[in-house]
Amino acid sequence: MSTMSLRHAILGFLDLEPTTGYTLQQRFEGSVGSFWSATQSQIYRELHALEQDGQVWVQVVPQEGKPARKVYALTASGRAALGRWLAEPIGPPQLRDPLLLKLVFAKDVPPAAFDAVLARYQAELEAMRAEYTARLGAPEIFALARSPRERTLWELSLENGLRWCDALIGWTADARRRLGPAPKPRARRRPTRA
Amino acid sequence: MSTMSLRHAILGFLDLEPTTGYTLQQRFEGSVGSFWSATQSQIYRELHALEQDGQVWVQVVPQEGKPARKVYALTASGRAALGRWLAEPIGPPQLRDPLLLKLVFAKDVPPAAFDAVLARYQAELEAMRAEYTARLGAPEIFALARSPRERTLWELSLENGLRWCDALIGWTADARRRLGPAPKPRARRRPTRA
DNA sequence: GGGTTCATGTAATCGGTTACATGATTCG
DNA sequence: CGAATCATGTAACCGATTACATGAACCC
Repeated sequence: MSTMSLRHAILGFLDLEPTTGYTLQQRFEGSVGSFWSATQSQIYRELHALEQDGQVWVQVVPQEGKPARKVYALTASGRAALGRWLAEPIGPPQLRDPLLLKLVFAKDVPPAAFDAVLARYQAELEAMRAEYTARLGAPEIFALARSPRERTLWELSLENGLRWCDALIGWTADARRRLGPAPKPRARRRPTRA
Repeated sequence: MSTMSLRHAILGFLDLEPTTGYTLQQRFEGSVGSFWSATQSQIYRELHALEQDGQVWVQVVPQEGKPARKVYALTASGRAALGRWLAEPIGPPQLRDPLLLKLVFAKDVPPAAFDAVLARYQAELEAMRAEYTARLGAPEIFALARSPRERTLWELSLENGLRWCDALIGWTADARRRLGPAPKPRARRRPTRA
């Protein structure tokens, strides 16, 4: 009962503005995509289910050439369900990182090989981090906020990602240090920035 | 191809010591459970699949009263697969926290109600954190390590959880501060520790 | 007598991913 | 001419969760 996140995310988007499945997908990619992805199939399936449960209703707008736009909007029951979900308590997410699994069983992997795994992991985390900072620095995203509170909420969601990246990057650096070998002593390019 | 984590975790455990599905489940709960859980059904299913793929083999030990113990051990091919997986590069896990979803849509939730959600979230994170520190402080867990390197690996896996908790706790505290209200101004008990 | 441990499994369901299928329009 | 955009969907599969089923032995 406390799960069904996708379903409620859809309700959340439709509460802001009624739209089609197609545009819902764009919304996911563009706004919450970094921490909650959803595929086409998932969205259409869920919309059908929501309709059958009476939480959304559809207005079909025929078009020439293209398939008809099916514009979904919340019903009273849907809006109520959203409100309930939002105020419901929730536990922390469970950490589920395959890297940790490797780590635990890595005792016989040659240190250099495992350091390579960690190095790549770290690099990708840094790329993610850069994306979060870029987003936080882009004022056009927040311009759409309809209240200071909403703006704060959006900022916080990105800062969550940032902190998470920072924590993992710090951990990885520590892990590499403690598991050595000193990574490629013939460092030519630039000294790794802390 | 780079996924199949459960499968490889099982190979990892069987590499340490051949054993039954039942005890595998205990191992999961007792050691990697905090970042990778697995259910009975999953384990038995995967063992059957692994057997059919020739990565493990079974020695059936009949018992009186109880169902026969089926002791699984790695084959050469299984050991090779484990080795390959361990050295394979891996990307960062994706952050997927339902709380962030709520956050993004929470603009109309009464601040006090939403603060309650965050407060509870924070409390559970702190409980998790306490568990990690407890484990790190328990020397008996690490006594089983067969080399200093293995010990370091195990420590690191727990420290990962710790850092993760710290990051999220810090974020939550910040979020509550910025979303107000000043939580229950009639603070009777103790001043909230920073 | 009732709960826990040991030990095996099956079935149903759910949430998510990948791939397939169609078809007009618009832009480079 | 080909790719991207708009717009709908289906089917197959995978990994994980929950519930169901059996049954002896041991401990309180």
